[in-house]
Amino acid sequence: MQILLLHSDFIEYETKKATPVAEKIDESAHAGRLEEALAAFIAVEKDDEQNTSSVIEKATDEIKKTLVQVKADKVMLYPYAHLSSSLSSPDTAIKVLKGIENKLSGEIEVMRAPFGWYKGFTVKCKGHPLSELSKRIEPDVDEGCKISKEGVGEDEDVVSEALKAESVAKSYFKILDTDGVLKDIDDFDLSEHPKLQKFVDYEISKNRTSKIAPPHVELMRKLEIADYENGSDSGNMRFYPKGRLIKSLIERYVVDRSVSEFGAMEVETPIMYDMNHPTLKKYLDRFPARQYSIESDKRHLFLRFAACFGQFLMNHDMTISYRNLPVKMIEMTRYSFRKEQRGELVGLRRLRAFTMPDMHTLTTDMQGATDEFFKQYAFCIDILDKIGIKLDDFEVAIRFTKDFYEDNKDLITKMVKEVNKPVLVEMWDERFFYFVLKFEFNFVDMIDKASALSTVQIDVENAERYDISYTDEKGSQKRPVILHCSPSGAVERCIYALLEKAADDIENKKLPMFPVWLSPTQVRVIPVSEKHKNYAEKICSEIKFRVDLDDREMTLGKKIREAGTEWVPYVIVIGDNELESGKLTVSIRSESDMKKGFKKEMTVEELNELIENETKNLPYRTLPLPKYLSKRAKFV
RNA sequence: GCCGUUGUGGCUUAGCGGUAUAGCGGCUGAUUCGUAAUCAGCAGGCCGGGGGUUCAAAUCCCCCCAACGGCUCCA
Repeated sequence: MQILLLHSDFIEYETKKATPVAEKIDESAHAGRLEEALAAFIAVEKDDEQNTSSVIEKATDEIKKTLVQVKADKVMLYPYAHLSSSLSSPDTAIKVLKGIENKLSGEIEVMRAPFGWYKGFTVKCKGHPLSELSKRIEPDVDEGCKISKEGVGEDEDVVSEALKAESVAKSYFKILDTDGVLKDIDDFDLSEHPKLQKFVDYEISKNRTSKIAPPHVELMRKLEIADYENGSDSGNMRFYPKGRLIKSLIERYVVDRSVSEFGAMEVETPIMYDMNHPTLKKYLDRFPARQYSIESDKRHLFLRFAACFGQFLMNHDMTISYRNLPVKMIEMTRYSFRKEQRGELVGLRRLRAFTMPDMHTLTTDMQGATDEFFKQYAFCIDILDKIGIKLDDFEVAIRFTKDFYEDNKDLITKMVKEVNKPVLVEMWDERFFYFVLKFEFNFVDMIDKASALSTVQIDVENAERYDISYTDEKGSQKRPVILHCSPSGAVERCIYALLEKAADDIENKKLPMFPVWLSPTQVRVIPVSEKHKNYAEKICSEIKFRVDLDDREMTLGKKIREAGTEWVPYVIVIGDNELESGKLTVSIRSESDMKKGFKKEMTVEELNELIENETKNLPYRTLPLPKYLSKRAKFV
């Protein structure tokens, strides 16, 4: 119960109109007035229904107590719904109000304004310190009279058929050794492969206890890459300039290589779709993800969780000849949305809005699809390698249906040979999903959690569903077999992997760093004192990469230290020595250790050439921050 | 989503019923310096948000939000 007590010179009311819940009243109760009275505005609440006598008791006591304090002897009980957003039923409210009225009426003068009527009132509040009080009164609750909350209008989650299927899908886990032999996990010695062991544990044993938070969360903030955004939904991150740069380089890199090496065509498709579109509705049911949904005027829209819809709808309208195959399209989806469960979200590992390259390949038949599948498998390995995630850093999982395996043992064997290390295999008796074969590369992080990066799937359902066809050499319409490929996996997740790797380096007393092409600052120039600044400027202008100048008034030691904490790969100090020699003293991070920096003397040309070699054939963007450190605001 | 833990200036944190601690960062001044933290002063807080209990709440209670861990799941 909410109760507002006003000590008044007078209070008066007059009924205007009955509402449907109005109580029946005598003619005399349509208006009322009390002089020198306590006005008690009361809202009876849902919780009060659990024990009305207790609330009546407590409210009466509270009113009596206040009457004594303000030295008044009259009370106007006034039902006032606006004090609460969780009102009781009208019946309860009337019962409680009458109860209070009865209890008080023996001792003092009480008037009660009728319940359920529109009323006008006038009150003249006295305004002394005790004249305005508001209280919340809660009923005492016995266990016996608590209202059960179970079964009271709970919203049922809309769960896709795929999610349901997944919980019943029966599968077998095996290890495929480098000779292409399937072995039971218990029969395979995993001790030589600790990371695979961890991945297997993660997938099967479900033993996932961890005491610490993943280290990349602190790093992503400290390095001003990304951060949580409280103003949005969980799992929707903000990216600071350095983070945007890294993302943007990886995005460009993956798309450019897919286009130039694979002949993919870059496209752009909408991020939201009509939930009631007949084709999409069926597909939603086959994809194990939860969606964000938006009501917009008449339509019920959902946010895409990949680029499949857009590209398939495009494929549907295309005229495709067998001569065109394989046809490939790629989109860097910024964003793909998946409304993952709250407890599954962590840092950059798992998001609700993420950036993912999504490439689809239409192939003639299963033969064409398997040929292409292997090419994309090898492509994914190389893509991750350049980003800085090496073959040793991830574990391979291959999943297929039993039938597919029987028909394609050679392909599977070739895949293990390619990575030359044992892989985890999952085999289904029946096909539950839209694919017959998929692989993923799983990164195992510092706290032994695995998450998927690159993946390719062979889809045997969606050509039919979206009515995608091509004309074969005899002029008849055929269904292509479709491949889904994310060459790098989510870009945010690549950054997460790089940061977790860096955290691993720190633990092993190695200096952490990004690949040079992804380092926000590639070269930092530090003048020893004011008088070296002009020369430092000149050096800056001759360096062809992302270079900045630490022009702040700080000691040299501190500037060096800060360049280190920002993981700058090349640091140049400019002082009298350099002015005289015309050479540069360059600290090279990749060759330094925690104890001491590795310094090398070289010319500007030599430095340019060095970095040129390290970053050739990789995208380049200019420095995303002011060149002068004195001009830089702090984000974190 | 469910269960548990946590939430104090921009960051890291002390306090855990009675005047909000300190360090870093910021600003001002001094210092012009050779490879991982120069010195001094100043400013900065609705103690995650809302409600309640109390003479008094950062501190106790309830609700909400967020982060972390577990269940679950994936790019």
